[in-house]
Amino acid sequence: MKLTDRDIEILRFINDCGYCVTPHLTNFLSVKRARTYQLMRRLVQRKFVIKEHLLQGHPALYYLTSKGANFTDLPPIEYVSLGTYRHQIIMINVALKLMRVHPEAIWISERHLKHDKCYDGIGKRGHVADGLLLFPDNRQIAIEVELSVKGRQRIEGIIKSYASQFDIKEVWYFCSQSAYNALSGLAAKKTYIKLFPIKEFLA
DNA sequence: TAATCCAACTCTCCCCGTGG
DNA sequence: CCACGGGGAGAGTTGGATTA
Repeated sequence: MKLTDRDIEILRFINDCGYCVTPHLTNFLSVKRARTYQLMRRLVQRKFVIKEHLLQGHPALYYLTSKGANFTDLPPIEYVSLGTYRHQIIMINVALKLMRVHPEAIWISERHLKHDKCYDGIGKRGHVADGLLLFPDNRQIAIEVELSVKGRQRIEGIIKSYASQFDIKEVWYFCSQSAYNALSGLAAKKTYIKLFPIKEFLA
């Protein structure tokens, strides 16, 4: 079978995320639910994509085979971590929303950031953002999704590391209520940090 | 004429009221 | 307290119409 441009776009999207679920793809492709299932079945049958029902009552999730990953810039994921499942799902919702609101910007996923960092051998900074928005004027905005309150020190460390990076102009935190409360004091002092409640992204 | 779209359908789980 | 079951919600499927 011949892969269409859109097929490759799908493969890239999935592998940028690592894995994603059906509603993500429906949103990404701007098609109806039923159509998503059709498109994905083709890719699964041809062994480009693996479909898995991880959790009862949740949408199926998709990730690439190495055959599928050949069409992307990244290797396929090795496994799906349950510990980060919720974070991952919400992260992708945030990413999809940001891509819609800022179509002029380029979305760079955490997997890409990590990959590039390895590639360039830049390993200086320990922390990699959940995503990065790159605007045409070269303005860079780091995106973080915080569902639980990490240690305050850890957060401050992360924020400090951002402060020392010239190319990152702002950090947008998408937070749960508790994380919002914990971070609001910190964010008030730093103008380049913005907080957003995450309510609308909970699926 | 193959790809695409979409309404309407099935399936399954879960919530919650009722009756033993 | 538990067993049953109606109803609702959401995931996934199907087939016929439409489009390119």
